[in-house]
Amino acid sequence: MSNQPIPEEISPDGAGFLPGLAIDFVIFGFHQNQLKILLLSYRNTDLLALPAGFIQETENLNDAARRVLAERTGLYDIFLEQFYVFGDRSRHDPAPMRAIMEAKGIVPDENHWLLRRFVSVGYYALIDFTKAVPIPDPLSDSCEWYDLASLPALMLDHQTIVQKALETLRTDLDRKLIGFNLLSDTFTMADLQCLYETILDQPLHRSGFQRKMLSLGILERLDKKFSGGAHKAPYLYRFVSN
Amino acid sequence: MSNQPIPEEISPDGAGFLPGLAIDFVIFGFHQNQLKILLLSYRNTDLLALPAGFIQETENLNDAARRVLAERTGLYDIFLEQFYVFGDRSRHDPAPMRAIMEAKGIVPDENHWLLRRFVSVGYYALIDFTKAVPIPDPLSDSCEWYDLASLPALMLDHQTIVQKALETLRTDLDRKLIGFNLLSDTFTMADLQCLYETILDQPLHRSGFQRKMLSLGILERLDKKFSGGAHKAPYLYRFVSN
DNA sequence: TGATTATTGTCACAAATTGATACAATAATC
DNA sequence: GATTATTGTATCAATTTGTGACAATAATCA
Repeated sequence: MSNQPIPEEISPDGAGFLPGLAIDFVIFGFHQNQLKILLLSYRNTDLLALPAGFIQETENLNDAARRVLAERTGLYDIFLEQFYVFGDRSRHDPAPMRAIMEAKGIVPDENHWLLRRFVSVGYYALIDFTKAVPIPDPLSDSCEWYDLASLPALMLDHQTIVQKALETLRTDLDRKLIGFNLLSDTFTMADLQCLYETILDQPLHRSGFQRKMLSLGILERLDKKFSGGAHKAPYLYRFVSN
Repeated sequence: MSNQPIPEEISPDGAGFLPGLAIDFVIFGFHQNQLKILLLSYRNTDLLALPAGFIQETENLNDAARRVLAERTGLYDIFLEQFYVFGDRSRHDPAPMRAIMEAKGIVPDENHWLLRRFVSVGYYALIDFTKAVPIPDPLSDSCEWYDLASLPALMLDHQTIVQKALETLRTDLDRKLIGFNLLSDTFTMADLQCLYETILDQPLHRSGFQRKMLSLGILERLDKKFSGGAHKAPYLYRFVSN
C-alpha cells in the first residue's frame, strides 16, 4: 500500500525501518480458470488494500520483499520481481491509514510516521494458489484471494498498481516463461493454455499453443491424467528448467 | 549514484528532500558509431560516477527525475524511464562521498545525511548527443561523455547499474521503438542500422533490417543525402509516431 | 459389451515472416 | 565517361505461424 503498509511489529515511531519507503505487493494466484490477487481488509472499515511492508535498516530491499511475502503467504522461494516505483505526491493521503488505526483503537498523532508520504516499490509475485496460507498483517483482519476480473474498490492508488503489475505480467509472460509459477507442480496442456488465455485475455489456438510450448523444451511429460471425463486422457507435464 | 547524489543546492542537513532515497541516471547518447553515457568526475579524486539527484518533498518522483536530467543535460521532453531499484545494503559505503566532500573543503560529520544509506531508483534516458549540454553538479568538476565500450572504473555499484540499464535498453529496443531517441532529427537507414547493431552488439542483415524498419510505418522518407561518397545517395528519414 | 461422446495429440497444408543473395541504380571520384 | 562503393529493392529459400483435420482414446451409457 506504500502510504500505509504495516510492519509485522507495529513500531511506535518507525525506528529500525527505512523512512518514507515501502513495498507494495501484487500477489497473483490462479484457481478455477481465474486470476486472483491477495488483498487485506481492515476491521470496522470498508477498505481493501494490497499487502505491503517496510524495509529494515539492516536489510537488503529484495530480502525485505521476500520476508514480507513469506509473512503474508507462508511461502519461500517464490517468483518475485520489481515492476515499478510509485512516487507521485498525489498518492499521499493520511485519511485511510488514520481510519484503520482508529478502528484498531490507536489514535495516532498528526505526525505519526505511518501517516507521512511514502514512495512505494511495486513487486509482483506468482504463487501456487494451493500452497499459499494467507495471513493478515497486524493491522488487518483478513488476507484473502479476490478475483482479478471483479476487483472491489481498493485503497489509494492500489488499483493503478494492480493494473501496472498486470501489464508487466503480460509482457513478461513469454519473455521470461514465468506462467508455470502460477500452476501446481503438474498440469495438463489445457491447464497451461487456459492460464495463458486468462492472463493475456485472448483466445489462443490449441494446436499452435501445444506446438510452441513443447518446442520450448522446458516441459517434462509425465503419466496421463485419467478420470477427466468421457474422452482421451491428457498427459500431465512438469516444468523443468534446462 | 544513490549513495551520494548531489542536490543542486547543497543542503546542510538534507531538509526538503525525501530521506534515504536517490535517483541514479544512465544517460545514453550515440556518436560516431559508439554508445556513450554521461559521467561526473570529482576534483582531487579519481572517482567517476553516474549523475544522480534527490526528490524534493513537494515533488513527484518522475518529475524529480525530469528536473535532475534537465539540470545535467539542459534537455526537456526526453525519453526517460525507470528500470530498477537498487537497495542492497552492500551499496552503502560512505568513504567515496566523504572523499568528494573533503576534496571540496567540506568536512562532514559522521552522521552527515549524504553519508547515510540510500536506496536508489535507476532511470535511463536516451538523448540526442548533439543537443545535450552536459553541466556538472555542485560537487563535481566535470560532466562528460564516455564510451560505453571502454568505461573507466566507476564509484560504488555504478558499473552494475549501467549493466542493468543496458540490458533494459536492449529488451526495450524493439518493443518500444525507442532507438530513434538516440539519433538526430534526420538519419539514414545505415545510421539506424548501426545504432541497432551497436546496442544489440550483433550484426544485422542490411536487407532484412531495412524491410523491417520500413514495414513499421513509423519512418517518413525525406530527400536524399548527397555527398556521402562515390556511390548512390541514401534517403534521409524522420521518425514519425502514428 | 459395444456404441457414443468429448477431448487429446499430432499431422498436414497454407499463409506469413525471416534469412540470404543478387542486381540494377546512382553519386562521387578519377 | 569509366570506375567504385553503397543503396533500394526484388527474389527465392528457409523457417515460423495460422488453421483445420483426423485418428486415438477414456469415460459414459445403452
